[in-house]
Amino acid sequence: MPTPQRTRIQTLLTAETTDDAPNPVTVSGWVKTVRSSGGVAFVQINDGSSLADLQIVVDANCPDYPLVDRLTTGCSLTAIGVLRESPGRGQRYEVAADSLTLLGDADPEEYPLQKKRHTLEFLRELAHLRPRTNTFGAVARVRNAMAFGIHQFFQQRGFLYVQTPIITASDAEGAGAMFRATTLDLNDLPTQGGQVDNNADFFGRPAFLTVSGQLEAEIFSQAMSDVYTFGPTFRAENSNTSRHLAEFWMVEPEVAFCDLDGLAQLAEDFLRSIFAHVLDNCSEDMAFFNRFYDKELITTLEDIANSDFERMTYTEAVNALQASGESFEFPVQWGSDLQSEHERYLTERKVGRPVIVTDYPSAIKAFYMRLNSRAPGDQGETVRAMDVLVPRIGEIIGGSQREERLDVLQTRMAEAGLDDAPYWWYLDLRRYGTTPHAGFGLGFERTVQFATGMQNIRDIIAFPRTPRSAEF
RNA sequence: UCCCCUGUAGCUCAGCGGUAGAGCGGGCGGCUGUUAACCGCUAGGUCGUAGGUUCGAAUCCUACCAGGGGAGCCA
Repeated sequence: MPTPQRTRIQTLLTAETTDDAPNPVTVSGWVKTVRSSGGVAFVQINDGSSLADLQIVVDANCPDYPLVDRLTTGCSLTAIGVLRESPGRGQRYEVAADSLTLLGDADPEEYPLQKKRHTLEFLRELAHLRPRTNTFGAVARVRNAMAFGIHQFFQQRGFLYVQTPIITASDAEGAGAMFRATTLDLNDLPTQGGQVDNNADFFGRPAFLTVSGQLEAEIFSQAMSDVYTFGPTFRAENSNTSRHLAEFWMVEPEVAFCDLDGLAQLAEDFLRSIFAHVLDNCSEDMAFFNRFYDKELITTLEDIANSDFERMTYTEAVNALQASGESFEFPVQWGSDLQSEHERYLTERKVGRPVIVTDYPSAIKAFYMRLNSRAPGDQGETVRAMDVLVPRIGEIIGGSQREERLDVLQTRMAEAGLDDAPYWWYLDLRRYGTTPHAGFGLGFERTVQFATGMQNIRDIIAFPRTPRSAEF
């Protein structure tokens, strides 16, 4: 006789009536906690399908009742029984067990997860077990929903999902230090004239892990019009903060026939859409985060989903900061980049919701950003760049309208000290049928971090990679 | 990479120059419906590592390692 198919706990807990469940019903999961009181035991199990556990009631009439003594936090089991209204408080339904099968035990003297709160720092050392906790289960479900919501947003707007390469030979994309990808024996490097012979490496040249799919996404935008990427990105920066990872996921739309205003509107629609999506689809998990991590979380996200973002130019931002009367650690002056404290003042104190800052000085931005025509009275050259700033996290999106004019782009590259030869294909896009186009990069983990109220980005990705840390 | 804080029982922490503690978790026992269950008993620690100061160091000093917060870099 085949094993009866199990019913997911989430399905049972959201059933209209007990009649909607199979009778008998089979449930499986991992034990969260066991309580026993004389002749009856209560076993709470979770299978990851919902935040809430299912209570299995095992009384002395059940032939497997003696098994209860061996049930401890962490062990896995299957129960077959009847779904019924629970007379106890704390849950609507429970399953009265007719049979119980212990699938795998978990020695309580060794199993590190206890039926009590653990610190996030401790759980970070147990990345293989932490998905079994309420918090990390909720993060996993919200992260999943947001990834789906992102695809849904772009697909509904006709964007093409493109997969850009992880390995790249461009070593100067301008977005930070890169990891080297090589098959050379580092203990015995082939040399040529006293230098490492890169010709002997796998690709016959130095290769790296990508820091952005932007340049390749631009190629497809110049054929398919509206495209986006969603994939892993690698930065070898020695960043030790609650907002940085060496390996993270980035969403990068690239839109042809679009200027910065269109891009800013896209970014705003996009963020509002995915926050609305997570509120609509993860209400149980979001209530959990709201209760235990950030009491204002749901209100904040609802506000964002329902109100326009503030827009200001860099010059306006500088003026506002200088007029704020705040004493900043770093002085605010036109031409220097906005510091974290400045960004946080703008989004948290001055505006109180997301802010899109545009038109930064060209000197502090990348070569590929479109140069503005300089008007009389301007304090310097600016480019059509934008950053979307949100409370608590700071920069969540960075983007720009791209420089589509070949001569201007070449001048900018020369000014940046870049050899344009390796970029021949990028320049070809400006030679043949160039278009005004724009794109941005969204840090996926930062977005999930913001949506959940979690303080540390290392708790947003399942297996965080940070300096000196790559366990699991 | 820089600045600050913290490493004591499985976990969370107290102790801050004079024989190492609590709560939770674990073990054993009790309790016929529990909800971080409850009640009783009990085991459990080279006080991050290595030096130094001292009659004596978990406690003071130095270095290193690890974790956290902030900054820079950015998403």
